Amino acid sequence: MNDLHLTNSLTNKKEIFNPINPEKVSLYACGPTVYDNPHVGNARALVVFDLLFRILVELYGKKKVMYVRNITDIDDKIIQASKDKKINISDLTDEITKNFHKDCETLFCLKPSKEPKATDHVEEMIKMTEKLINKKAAYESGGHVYFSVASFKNYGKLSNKNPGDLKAGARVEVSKLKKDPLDFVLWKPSEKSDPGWDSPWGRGRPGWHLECSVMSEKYLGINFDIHGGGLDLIFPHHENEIAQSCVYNETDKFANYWVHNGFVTMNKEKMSKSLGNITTIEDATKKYSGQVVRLSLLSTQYKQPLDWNNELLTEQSKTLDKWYSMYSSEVSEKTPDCFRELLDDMNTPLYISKLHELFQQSQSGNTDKKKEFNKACRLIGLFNETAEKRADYKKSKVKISEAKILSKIKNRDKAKKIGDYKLADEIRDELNKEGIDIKDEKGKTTWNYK
RNA sequence: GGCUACGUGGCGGAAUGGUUACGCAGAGGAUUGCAAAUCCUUUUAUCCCAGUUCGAUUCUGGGCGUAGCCUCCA
Repeated sequence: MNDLHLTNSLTNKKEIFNPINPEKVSLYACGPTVYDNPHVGNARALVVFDLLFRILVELYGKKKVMYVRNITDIDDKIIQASKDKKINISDLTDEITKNFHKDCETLFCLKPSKEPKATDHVEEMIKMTEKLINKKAAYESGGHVYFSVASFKNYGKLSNKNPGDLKAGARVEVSKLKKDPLDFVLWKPSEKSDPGWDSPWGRGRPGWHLECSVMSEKYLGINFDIHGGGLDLIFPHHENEIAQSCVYNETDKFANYWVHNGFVTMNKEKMSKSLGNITTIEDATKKYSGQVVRLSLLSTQYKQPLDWNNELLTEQSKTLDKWYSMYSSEVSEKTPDCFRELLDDMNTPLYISKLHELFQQSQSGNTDKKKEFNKACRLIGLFNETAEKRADYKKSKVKISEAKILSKIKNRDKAKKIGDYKLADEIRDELNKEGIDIKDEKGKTTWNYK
């Protein structure tokens, strides 16, 4: 497979990826709404689209790929969270954005080409709303502006829903201000105490979907290559984005490929804030390194559900330990053969199986394969820290001092020499409990952090 | 109710119209004072029923089951 293939949610089929312009390949991924610290579910989307970015860079070159990931920093959930936590909005969004960036670094995600904020684009959002009203695709009602879903004939195409079914099954309390229950808000009025911007419809704030329409167009153009996000964004977020943008630009072409990642689950149940079954990225990386978390997130193909549990993490941690014995700063220049597995709709499990193979070959002394192995690991964002630095991470988890370890080993050596194996084994057990592994090789004792 | 995805060995997880996935765990061996690590060898699988086919885990239909979306969510 020499061409990139991606499953396109628009057609539900695996398709060959053909960029509109190979000189400027465009990827837009929905970033976080900064009201609470990111969890492992958010991390999956982050890592999946980071991987896609890396693949595109490998194929087209770093300068020719434009990766935009937004930050939504105005939203009702943010307002609510600031009230609950009794801190002001910008302090909250700054703090969460900072934490988000820290998590991105921990997970070794590359920086996107652009990371626009919703609040920097309110003016454009107002303009888009005005134009939609002029086109009779939106209407004002009681200080709100609604998008009229009936104005877009393809509504429901992405999410495989037809408007008739949606109406029949509507479970939400429908605002009386709406002409049609499916209409969604473009602009809403703000209370005095809430953040707001002056607009033709009074002081207010934008609705949820508008920022992505505005920012994707501003940085990538009306028609761009790939739009990504979690599976749960298909409806209504992405559906509404398409409707707004297409009607606004009088086109039926918005993103050509829609890529959606599956959920992270806990006990087979979706990890989500409303269920409360979340693990934050920060918590996950307290126990396991960012690389282990990253490898775990890639251990399943991106569309499948991924159950988050200790067994998964310990297994991946073990794998990475093993692999690090073949860590090298010598990295081959050329793209490894197994890259083709990534081209097939990002088949990371198959790619990882090839890493095991390369590891095996490296270990048996094949230096070319070792260079290839190191290249292949880096390609998916592993081996970003040296073996020494990884050891430092493990060291930070251990309380016992190096001097104490060495003195214990000395005592053990003495015990071994006089044949007191009982004492020697006791000392080994003690060190084990402290998180130190002992190896007796060729008459010499070496130790390592677990 | 509508729509979508999924159901592979003890566990995780690929692939495939007929031939070894891979990893973890388990078993045996080498090694070791005993271990650990490593290496070698190795057991175990395609939800059920029908159809298409020389042949189906793979394709089609039906059933059962699980998860998700239809409301904020990555």
